[in-house]
Amino acid sequence: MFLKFESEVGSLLQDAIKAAGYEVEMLCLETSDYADLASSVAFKLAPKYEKSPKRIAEDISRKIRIPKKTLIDRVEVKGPYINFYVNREFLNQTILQILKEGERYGSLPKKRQRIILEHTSANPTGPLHVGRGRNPIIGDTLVRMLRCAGYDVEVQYYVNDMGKQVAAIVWGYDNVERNALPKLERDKPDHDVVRYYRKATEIIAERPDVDSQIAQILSRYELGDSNTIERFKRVVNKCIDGQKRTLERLDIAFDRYVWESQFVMDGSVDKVLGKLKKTKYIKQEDGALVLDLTSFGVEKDFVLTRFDGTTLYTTRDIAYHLWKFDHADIVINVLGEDQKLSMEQLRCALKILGLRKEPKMIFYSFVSLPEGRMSTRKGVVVDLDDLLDEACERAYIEVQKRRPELSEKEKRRIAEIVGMGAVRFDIIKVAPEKMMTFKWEEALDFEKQGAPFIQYSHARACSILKKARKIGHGFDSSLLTAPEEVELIKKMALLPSIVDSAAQDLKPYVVATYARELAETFNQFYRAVPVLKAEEALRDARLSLVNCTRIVLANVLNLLGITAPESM
RNA sequence: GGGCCCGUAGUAUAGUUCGGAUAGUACAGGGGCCUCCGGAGCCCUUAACCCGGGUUCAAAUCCCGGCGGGCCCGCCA
Repeated sequence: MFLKFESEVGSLLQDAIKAAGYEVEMLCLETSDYADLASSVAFKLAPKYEKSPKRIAEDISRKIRIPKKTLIDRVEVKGPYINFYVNREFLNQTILQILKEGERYGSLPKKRQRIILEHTSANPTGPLHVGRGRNPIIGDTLVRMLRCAGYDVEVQYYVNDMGKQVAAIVWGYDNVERNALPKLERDKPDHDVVRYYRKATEIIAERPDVDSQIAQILSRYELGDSNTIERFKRVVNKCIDGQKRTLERLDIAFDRYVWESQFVMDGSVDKVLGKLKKTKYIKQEDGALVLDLTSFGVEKDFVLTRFDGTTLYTTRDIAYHLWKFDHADIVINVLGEDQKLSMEQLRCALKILGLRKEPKMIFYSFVSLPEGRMSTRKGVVVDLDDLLDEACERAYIEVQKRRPELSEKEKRRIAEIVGMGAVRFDIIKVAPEKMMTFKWEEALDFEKQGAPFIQYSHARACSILKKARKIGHGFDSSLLTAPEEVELIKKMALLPSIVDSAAQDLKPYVVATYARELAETFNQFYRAVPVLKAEEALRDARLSLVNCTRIVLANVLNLLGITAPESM
């Protein structure tokens, strides 16, 4: 409804500007504290027409004729600003729309554009850790938003199975005695794998000969030796299975796992190299093949192959990206900030190969420990599994405090919902490029206004509706005139435009901010206005409003990948 | 040394794309609220744009120069 209001205001203002004898491209419309929509267009016109912004705003507003059938209530000029306000019809329509669309409310029309979004793509060397923990959460939230905004999205995890790291683990399985390994910390396959990885790196540091053994294993793999392939698959799958289990708790899943090796084995990496070799950008250096990208403003050469002709990670990534663009209109990657340079090089290589489109990148800063960066290899990590467990434990304590009468099973269920929600929200609410330092107390502080606050508001709405038992069908939404009621409706009307801008700008945290604001607005309403005790007609109208809020809160939480509990 | 990113109350953040109204919010601190349908709540209150120049009627926002932190800088992924 807000999008419709915005377009009505847009054309009305456009016409008025013309009628007043001005010309301008940007209408400078924005939401503001002073109005439902405000335009600062008068400022833009002032220098050109050499009049004061205030006079221009007055000129324009005199030409504004609000049509009969509209969502606009009135227009006010405040100094240089032109302010627009919604009318009763807008509010009534919003309520009806939410009730009609239900869980679809907020979704935008299908766009018929296909997106491949890649996220997480962690090295298959061990369990996911908190350092890169933002990746799956940012990625998954984006996927949910983009789908809601009408895109057809496929989510992919790119499996880096061709690295030396994986070869080192394969070597470890053959050469390390089981009893030489540290105790298995958690009964999950990824935690088993990482023990071999760490032990193998330890041994490599002491015995230089092992390095060449690992190189041999890797080269047998590249050549397609079937026995070696089996062993790689076993190790990598073990690792991925473990990671999948972790992500399941956060309600994160992938549509497709794309193995890096497939592009080497099917010859597409060779094809890419062949094409690049024919371009003027290619150079040989000590047998290695490099791309000179200075003409693209990238100072660092892109190393495509080693001296022995074997390919490197980013080279294979070119083939993967060509494949992605064959299957999608838009390609989005969620990556750590350490990938910036190589992604810039990749972008150039794709251009050289004649590709018109380029992938969109979301870079996030690592979550570091107070003492420094996390590392799987060194074992300096906080495992995501541990964080999730701890979140759940702390949530359980809170549930126990508030709802001791519930069954143990129910308390555990709620604790899981609250714990996972808190983790997701805590990560998504911050812009990806901001640095985060991980501290247990802060990450798991439920006192802050986070996911539990929003979940609680939803549970409350459900509770009221449950107590009311039946909701009158023939309610009159015009009765909802208290300021808290009007604010709540206006807030809910914003959801589609929030989804639109979040998807447009790939900014998942705007949804998080909106969710918190909506919950807050509902709490204010709840505090100020009685529902169940109101007289009948008003009661029905307010119950419908509560029902709308329940729907919108649930939809927003779903967008964030957070469960909306009916009680907690 | 070079490149990219970040710097907003005690702490954590929004606003920066595209310069406009009183810089929004949370936690912590101070003070209130059970006439209430769930107090994981509501209402007050204290407190901030890293520094220095410049552009502009107007700068947290744009430009230049510093300072502090993060990431990256050819055969790792």
